[in-house]
Amino acid sequence: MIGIEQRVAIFEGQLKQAGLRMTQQRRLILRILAEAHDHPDAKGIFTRAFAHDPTLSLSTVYRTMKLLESQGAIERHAFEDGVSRYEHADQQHHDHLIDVETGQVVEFSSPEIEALQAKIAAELGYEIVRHRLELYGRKLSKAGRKRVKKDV
Amino acid sequence: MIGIEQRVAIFEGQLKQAGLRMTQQRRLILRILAEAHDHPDAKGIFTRAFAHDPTLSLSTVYRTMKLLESQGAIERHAFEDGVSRYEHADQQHHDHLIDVETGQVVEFSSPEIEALQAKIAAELGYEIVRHRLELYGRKLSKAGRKRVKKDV
DNA sequence: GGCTTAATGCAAATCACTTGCAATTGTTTT
DNA sequence: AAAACAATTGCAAGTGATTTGCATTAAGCC
Ligand SMILES: [Mn+2]
Ligand SMILES: [Mn+2]
Ligand SMILES: [Zn+2]
Ligand SMILES: [Zn+2]
Repeated sequence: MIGIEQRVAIFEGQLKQAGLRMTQQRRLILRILAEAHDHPDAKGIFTRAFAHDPTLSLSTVYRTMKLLESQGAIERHAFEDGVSRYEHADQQHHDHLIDVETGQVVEFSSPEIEALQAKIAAELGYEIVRHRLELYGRKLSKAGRKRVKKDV
Repeated sequence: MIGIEQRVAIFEGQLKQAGLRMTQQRRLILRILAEAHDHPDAKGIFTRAFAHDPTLSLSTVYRTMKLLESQGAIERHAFEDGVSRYEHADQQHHDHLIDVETGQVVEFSSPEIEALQAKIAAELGYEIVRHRLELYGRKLSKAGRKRVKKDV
């Protein structure tokens, strides 16, 4: 988890190398994303950014997200509702559990599952390029929680 | 894997119970689906059905898919490209591996992964309602295959 | 064969996302 | 610092999948 100024600087370097430009809009969106600790969609990012720059347009957000993704600066996820949600890519790989009641997104990572996936793919004669794992769940009650612990 | 006439009969019963009707279109789409051994999208189903009944409309396909899904007769999947694909629900639960080169969909099921998912969810205080697991992979060459086996 | 109302076909509407284009702005060049 | 030049933006229009309003058709029931 590096600082936001550093992230902007790194990205500016990547841009320059590709003959692209660091614009006010890109800087702003990058900052919004660095400050976000959830998984906002384009409209959500637009709303937050618009508060700082009311001349910003939604298309620019979309174009910027595509650029950031192609540069590996962010990750895009499309959960059940199909809309793309984004998060910065400076964290270790993880998957998501979505609370079906509240929509809350919980992150988790499991080396066992990752290994198992690779093994399954290999048995089918494939190597994994990427994957998508989403759990949709409901919070356990205290009672339910206890029951689970006993079972384990 | 039951016969298609039986499936139609079962579905007709479910409909009647809900005050709904068994129409020619529904019968046809149900048959197409029973005969399909892939994961067609609405347009694909429409094309196949249209060959049997050129008065059928795409909206009816969409409406029927929604109905079939709500009755638990089919399952809907939205892989990376976002379009909904369907398959009949009379098979055991399984997940999918999509060949990134050809788009081919390979089915697999792993009790270990299912168990691991449940365990992870429980540790987070959740019970799984449903989940989505998709592996996107590339076919291993013979050499790659051998290497994998050596590693294991 | 009528009656009631669910279902259909068609066209128009949604919704997230993309794109063409003229105006703007970042970066380089004089 | 101003000109030059292409990348970027805002806006409006376009996409593509899916949904929906509505007049018309056709199941299920007498
Ligand atoms: Mn995340
Ligand atoms: Mn399948
Ligand atoms: Zn993972
Ligand atoms: Zn599964």
